Amino acid sequence: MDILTKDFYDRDTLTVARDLLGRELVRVMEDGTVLRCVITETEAYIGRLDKACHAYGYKRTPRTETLFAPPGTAYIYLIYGMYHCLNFVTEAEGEPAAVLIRGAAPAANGDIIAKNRFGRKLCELSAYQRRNFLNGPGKLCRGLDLTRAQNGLDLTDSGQGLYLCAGTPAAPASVRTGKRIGIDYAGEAVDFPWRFWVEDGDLWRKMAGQKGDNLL
DNA sequence: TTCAGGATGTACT
DNA sequence: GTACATCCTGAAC
Repeated sequence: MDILTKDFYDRDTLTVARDLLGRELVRVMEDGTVLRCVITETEAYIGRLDKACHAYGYKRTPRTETLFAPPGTAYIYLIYGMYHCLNFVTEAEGEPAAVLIRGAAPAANGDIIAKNRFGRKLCELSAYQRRNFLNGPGKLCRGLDLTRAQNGLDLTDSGQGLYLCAGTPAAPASVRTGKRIGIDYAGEAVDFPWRFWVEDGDLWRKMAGQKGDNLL
C-alpha cells in the first residue's frame, strides 16, 4: 500500500509534525478490526533543546528509552494515571525526538472508535460528544484502543498493528501554528511555536462530505 | 458557554 | 512525596 516508510520519520521533527497533518493513521485492533483516522493536530518534542521533552538533554530513563529508538517507532506513555499519549519517534536513532498526535478525525469504522470512546455507536452520540470525539491525545488513544502495550511498535511494519498511510497531506495554507498545550513547567520552551493543526471545519468537510453530521 | 476540581497510577527526585 | 505533553463532571452564568 502507500504505507509511510522510515524515510518519512527520519527528518527534522518540525517538518514531520507539519507533514503528518492530513495523513491517515491506521490501527489494527487485537481482534483484527481496522480503524482509520486522519491526523488533524500535532506537536513536536525535541530532546536536544526542549525542556518540555521527556528526554530533554538526552536524559535516558526506562520510560524515555523509546525516544532514542529508530525513526518510525511508536512512543506511548501513561499520563495523569489514566490516559495515554501517542507519539511517533523522529530523526536519527539516538536523537530523542518525537511528534505527539493531539487530534484526528474518524475515517473508517467510526462506530468501533465511538464504542471505544463512549460505549455507543457514532449515530448515538450527542452533539457534544461528536464535537469532542478525537480532539485530544488521551481521547485519541482511547478511541483507537492504544495503551502502553503498543509502546515501541514499528510503524513501518504493517503487521504490528499501527502504521500510517500517505493520505491527503494538508495544504500548507490551511496549517495553523501555535504554542504547545500543557507544558507550563518547561521554561523558555513554553513559547516555542511547535504545535500544528488544521481547522476543524476544513477537515470535517473533507472527511465526511458536505454536512459534518454524516461522518461515515 | 466557561470554569474549578477531582480522578488516578507511574516515574522520578 | 510530587509532578504529570489529560479529561470529565457539575455548577454558575
